[in-house]
Amino acid sequence: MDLPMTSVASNQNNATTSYHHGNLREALLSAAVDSIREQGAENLSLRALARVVGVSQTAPYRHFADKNGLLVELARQTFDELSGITSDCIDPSLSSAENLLRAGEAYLRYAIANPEKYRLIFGSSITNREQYPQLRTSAHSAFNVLLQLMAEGAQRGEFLNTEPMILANNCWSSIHGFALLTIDGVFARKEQPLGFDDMLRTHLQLTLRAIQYIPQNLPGAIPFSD
Amino acid sequence: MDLPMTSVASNQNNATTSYHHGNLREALLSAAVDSIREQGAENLSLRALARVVGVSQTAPYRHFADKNGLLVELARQTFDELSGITSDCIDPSLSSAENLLRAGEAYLRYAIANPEKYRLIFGSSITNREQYPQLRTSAHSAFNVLLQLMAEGAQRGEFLNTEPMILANNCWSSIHGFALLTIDGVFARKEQPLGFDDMLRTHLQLTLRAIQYIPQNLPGAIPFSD
DNA sequence: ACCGGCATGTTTACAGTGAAAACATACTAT
DNA sequence: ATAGTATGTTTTCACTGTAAACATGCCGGT
Repeated sequence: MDLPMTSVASNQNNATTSYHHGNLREALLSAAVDSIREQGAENLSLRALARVVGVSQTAPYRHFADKNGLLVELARQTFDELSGITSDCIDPSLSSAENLLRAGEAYLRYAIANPEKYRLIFGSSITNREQYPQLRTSAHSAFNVLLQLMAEGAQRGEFLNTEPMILANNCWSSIHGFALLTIDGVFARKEQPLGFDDMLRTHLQLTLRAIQYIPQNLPGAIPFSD
Repeated sequence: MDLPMTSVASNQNNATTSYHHGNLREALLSAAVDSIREQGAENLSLRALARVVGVSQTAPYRHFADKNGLLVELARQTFDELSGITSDCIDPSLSSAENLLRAGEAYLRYAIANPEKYRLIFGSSITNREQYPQLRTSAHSAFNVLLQLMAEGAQRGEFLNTEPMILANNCWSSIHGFALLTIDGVFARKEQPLGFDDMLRTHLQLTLRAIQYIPQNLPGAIPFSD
């Protein structure tokens, strides 16, 4: 689980130490994931990666234009993982509100379990994002899961009857902010009245509440109304 | 505006180039603000700062234990600026809801006008935060502005009758997330139905809506109800 | 079966960085 | 006046990203 064996044969399969690694690109990416998990993307060193993988210090440049290129590839993978995790939560037979809570929780748990990967996909460790259309595509399809959910909820009358983009921006801000404040340990530095799981679910409830359509004279639909 | 003259005499006052700079600490901080504004905190170089200020490359170490120490000082200043800006918005004669919208807008506008400073105070450019109690104090008092507002609003019956900390966590997440997504250019990369100012205010309205107590049978209190 | 080209690795080199250590200077308090 | 200390400088080390030139060996066409 911690050390995913690369599928293709590595250089240790044959007795003769082969000049060619055979799987360097994947090995570097895997080592990079470990490295940023432990020290963050800011401290990633291509030379250190090369050392770990057992290759000369400039070998990585045969597979990535530069350090930024490697980070972009990691970010792309991370966006795709987020897309998968959240869209797996969505069940059309459930209410949109329920789907939002489920997907939101999955998103937050992923972010918190992979703080450095989450930080990587936003923020400024990666530069010149506009030069990597694949990255934009992956990011876009992750956001689309949310956008679609908003459109559906608005159409069903569960959410406010507004542009789905507006609802999505709001939800995403709220969840993203919560993820980062958690990751950055800001909440942990204050005395919290709730345990973390309750805090997380309460936050999602409030996030939902911001965009939920409230039928008049139906107080039961309002959480926390007293 | 861009080049704040340091108040104490600089070395160019006397004809003789003085060995001692006289105001190096402040000059370094000022140069550092310019530097991170242009290139971000990740690319800050103490040596480059020293060059700009006209001093040897290790002179900064007489005033800051290391690069992290300088960043901590910048972060502390930034937290204090945020405290000032937001608490200036709060007028006890207004409703808590109104105060939240005002302070929230000021907070967001500051963050967006000073993206690199805002990024600095969160995130991982600064390491070993726990070793700097002053930083924690400044961060704490910035958060307290919000916390107090929540307590007041809850007491007045404007906000949900819950722990102020829970309300504050939610509001802060929402506003923080919006600030970062804006700064990181994520919103800008999508087609937005609203101009930025409207988008900002709409987001704050929804953020308020998440925690606002809604008196039953009073539909006018619900924004966006259709 | 050869062999030439190309993908993949290596060696070497350069310029930049944070930071420690030893040294120089000049302000300030006695 | 002078000693002590705060402030600056020089030198040095280990590290980084990455460019350039070179080596190796796999793979496909003859």
